Amino acid sequence: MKKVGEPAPKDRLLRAAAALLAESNGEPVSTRQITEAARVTAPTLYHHFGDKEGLFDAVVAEGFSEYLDAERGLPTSGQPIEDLRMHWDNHVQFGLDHPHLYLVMFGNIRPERRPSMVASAEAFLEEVLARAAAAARLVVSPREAARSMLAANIGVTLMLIAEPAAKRNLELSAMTREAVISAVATDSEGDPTTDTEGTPSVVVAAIALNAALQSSHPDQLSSSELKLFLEWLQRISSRSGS
Amino acid sequence: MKKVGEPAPKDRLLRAAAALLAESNGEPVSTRQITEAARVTAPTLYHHFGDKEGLFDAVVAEGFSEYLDAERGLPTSGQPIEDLRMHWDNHVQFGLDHPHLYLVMFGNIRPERRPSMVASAEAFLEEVLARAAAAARLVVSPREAARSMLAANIGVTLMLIAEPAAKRNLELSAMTREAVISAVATDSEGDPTTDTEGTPSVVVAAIALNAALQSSHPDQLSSSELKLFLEWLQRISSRSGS
DNA sequence: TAGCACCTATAGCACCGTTATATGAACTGC
DNA sequence: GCAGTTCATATAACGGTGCTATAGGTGCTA
Repeated sequence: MKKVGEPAPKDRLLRAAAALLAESNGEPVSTRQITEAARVTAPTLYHHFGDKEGLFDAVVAEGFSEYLDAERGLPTSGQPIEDLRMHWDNHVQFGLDHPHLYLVMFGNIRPERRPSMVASAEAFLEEVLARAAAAARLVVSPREAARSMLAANIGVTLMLIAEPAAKRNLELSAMTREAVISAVATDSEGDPTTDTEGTPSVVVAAIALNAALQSSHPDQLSSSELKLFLEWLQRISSRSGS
Repeated sequence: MKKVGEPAPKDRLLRAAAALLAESNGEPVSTRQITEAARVTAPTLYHHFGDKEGLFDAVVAEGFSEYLDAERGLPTSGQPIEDLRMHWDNHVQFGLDHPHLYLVMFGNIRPERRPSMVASAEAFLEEVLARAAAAARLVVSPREAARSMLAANIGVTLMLIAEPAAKRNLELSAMTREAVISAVATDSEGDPTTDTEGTPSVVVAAIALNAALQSSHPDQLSSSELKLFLEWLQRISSRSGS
């Protein structure tokens, strides 16, 4: 019978640690800060988590389960390739939403002590890819495809986190995503801008056009028109809305 | 007039720090260990580097310059795409050779304090890609291509470092490398988004996007925006020469 | 009420990064 | 040659850190 307004010390420790880690910009957080914020003394921490590292591991584990829940919560569109895009974007978004947590989860992996949850993330992505494979859309094994996609996804997210939020260019994500997907999956019959149902992929075509416009500006559009045009193009190719 | 057998304390500190960081498997290394290994007392460290972090930054900076030297030392084969593969593989190899250093260099980047050397690495890769662009083998701008390639390269290397050396599968690297390269560059002839000169064809890409939009309307644009967008697209597609 | 887990607090240890102060060494101008 | 200056190193200590030996509640079962 707990009072509702007052979570147990263990929970308060977890929350305090998570909050302090998220605020304090990557600088180390002391156990004293945490225990004070949780209104608890030192031995309580060590009773519940054994270690400072144990507490942080618990925070990371919670982060992973939040991430995996979000991934599993995504709908299945019936178009496997489209699902891949969705999961990729969701991964990036999670990283941008929880940058410090993400750095510990995916950027800091020590060889031997690697969180097993990364393997879960990989396994889940593999499931999504297995659906693509079932639709005969994969040109490599789901396992290899999952590893490659996850690696690229992490690299892109780390790079986006590393640069100031203001000048973040999400097209890096869209572009790399399409690169990996098109290497791993086949766009049905031959046409690189068309997917299974024969419906042309707007995103792929938009990215191609955007790329082409980088090196050669059309003279049919005024510079102000071009500016707006490129903005829309960006919007289409990053599919952040939806 | 230095004795040859005895490097200056500053150098000894640097070497000791680098060695201890490399050995001690990612666990924190104390200033006392370092100063003891360098046969030096604490104030010497602070005189030369100001800070523990300053010392570690110096180690990282040395790592970066070693990396960049290796990159710049690679020969130019005359085949830009082949060069890209070589630089990619060299990056991965550097990460596997100095895993802990690599983690600090590329896996640990804090947004504000990001080492400027990462930008140098990016800039160098951009130079290599500029050569590919000059050979009319690029379908996106060198800058975007460099960012995408570097991001994927880092992601793959981190993933390889994270798994036990025994079961490392380098094919993950090769596969992802080819994915990114083929999305960024064209294998000489035959690419539908590339015209004879090898420069990306805005017209072809615009036509493809136009076609794609016929059957699937993006929800990122309002209907009035879409109308104008399609009109401009038409104008670009019907371009005569150039 | 007694016993028994469980959880929490007091007080302190050993270590850490860091520095105020002092000492030595090497070069300068005279 | 020697005072003055500057650079490089050492002694000793301070406050903060992760952690724990020990002891004190607290609620449960008997």
